[in-house]
Order: sequence, then structure tokens, then C-alpha cells
Amino acid sequence: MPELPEVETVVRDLRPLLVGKAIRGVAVGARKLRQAWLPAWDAKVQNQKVTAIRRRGKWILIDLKSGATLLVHLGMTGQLRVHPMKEEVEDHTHVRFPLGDGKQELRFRDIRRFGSVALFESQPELDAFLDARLGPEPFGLDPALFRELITATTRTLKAVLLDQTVIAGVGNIYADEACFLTGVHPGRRANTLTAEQVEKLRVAVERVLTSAIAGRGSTIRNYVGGSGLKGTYQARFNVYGRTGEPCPTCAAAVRVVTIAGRSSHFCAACQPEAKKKSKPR
DNA sequence: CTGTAATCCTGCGAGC
DNA sequence: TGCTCGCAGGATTACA
Repeated sequence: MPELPEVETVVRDLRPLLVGKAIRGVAVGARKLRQAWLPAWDAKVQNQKVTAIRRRGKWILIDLKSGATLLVHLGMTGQLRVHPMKEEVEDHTHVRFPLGDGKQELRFRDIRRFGSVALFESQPELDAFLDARLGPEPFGLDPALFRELITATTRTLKAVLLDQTVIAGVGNIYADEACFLTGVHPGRRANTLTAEQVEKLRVAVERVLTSAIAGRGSTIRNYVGGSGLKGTYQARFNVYGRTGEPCPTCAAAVRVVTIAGRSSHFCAACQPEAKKKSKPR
């Protein structure tokens, strides 16, 4: 579910609720997540104060006093929230961390179980894991570097935007929205974008992510932030999930096709397909 | 290097 | 009403 704006919203919501509080222990459910919680980690979180909570790409990093870090990924349906301890535990809650004086606990809930919760004992170990998977954050990128990253391949633009090792944090929704703002078809070969289009794309990616964060992310089905609030940005989508509805710019019907294995929404008038090679005559 | 499909899961809406 | 099918904010792996 969650892309960068949703993950950022969770982190911002949780920051005042977690930082400075101690984790008292951990309770793990029977069903396995992508990464199973290791029993050896129990002692590593016990009575550890949370010193910081950060985001990198779509990952949530919860730093502990010891120098270890809890690394959380929300997958498609993950939720990370602080609840009163006495509040009923919802279905699909897989990991719980009682906090502070025991009146509250941090709960990880994930219907589809594509998410994960893991512990890294040192920063170098954590950095190695993340660096192998993530390119730079999409904000404040040097235009020349952005251009290099995007145009280094013949893959489709959509595939490149979704590739976390190129730019971290963009997912299916915001890739489509950024392509729309750029006026480029998501199936366009990345190396064929003009310098102007690449620059427009850089700005569009930043703009759509920033606006979405301001709107506390998008809730399509079950996303909620760290305090349980839904997002609002879904009301501002130009193309995502708007198949058949009018393009906000030109009123042509929004279309959907599969690109890079994902449904990709676009306006055929505002985002024309690359011209086919015409036969020489 | 590409693209595609399958895989990990559960739930929900569309269509019959 | 009840069933099956396909699809869903992600990431990884196998294979052509």
C-alpha cells in the first residue's frame, strides 16, 4: 500500500509517540511475515529506549539506545501504530512492543503479510542492507545526477520509477501521477526522454511526493498513519485509479494499461506514446 | 541487459 | 444470495 508519502506520514505520526520511550519487550504472533522475527532479538529490544525514528525509501527505521535499529517495511497492507494497551488487538496484528509504563504499545498489523519487522544490531549492517536496495532519496537531487540515473537504461520510464535502486520511495500511484505531470507516457523508453522532459520529471516527482505528504498520503483501502488517521491525497489523483474518467487537463478519458507488470494510468492526449519508427521510403 | 510471470498473502468488488 | 475471478500502495526470484 504505502509509498514514500504514506511511510513518511507514519514516521511523523510516531515520532512524538515513540522517541524517548522504552520498549519493554515484544510479543510475536504465530503467523510468519516475510522476515520471521528471531527469538534472539527479544533481548535486544528489551528495555531499550527509542532514540529516533527515521524513513529511508519505503523503510521505517526505529533507532534504539544500544545502537541497534528496528527496520520495518509495510509491504502492501502494513500498519504501524501506537495503541492503548487495553485496546482490543485487531486481527492480523503480528508484532507488539509494550512501551514505557505499560499503558501503550506499538503494534504492527499487516493483512497480506508482505511486510516485515527485523532488527539490525549495528549501523554498518543496516546501511549495507539498505544501500544494496535503495538509490538516493528523491528530494533535492542534483539535476545532472537525476538525469544520469533516469536515462541510463532502455527500460520503460514506469519501470525505472518503480525501481527502488534508481530512486527510493516512488511506487505505482506516484509513478503514474509524476508521469502525468511531466506529460510523458509511462511506457516511454527512459533513455529517449529529452533533457527538458527529464528536468520536468525531476520536479514532478518532488512535487507529487511533497503534496502527498502534505495530504498525509493516500488511502485506497486500508492505509492509516501512525495515529490511525487515513490519508487524503487520493482525492487529488489526476490519473491513478481514474480509468474512464476525464483527464483534469483535457477531459479525454483516462486509460489504463499494464507496464512493468503494474497497472499504469495515463491520458493518451496529454501523454502521447512515442512515435513508432516510420519506414524509410 | 530486457521483459514477463510467478511467488509470498488476504480481502473485496465485479460479474455471472 | 452465492460463487469464482481478478486485482490490489511491494519486492524478489526464476526464466526466456
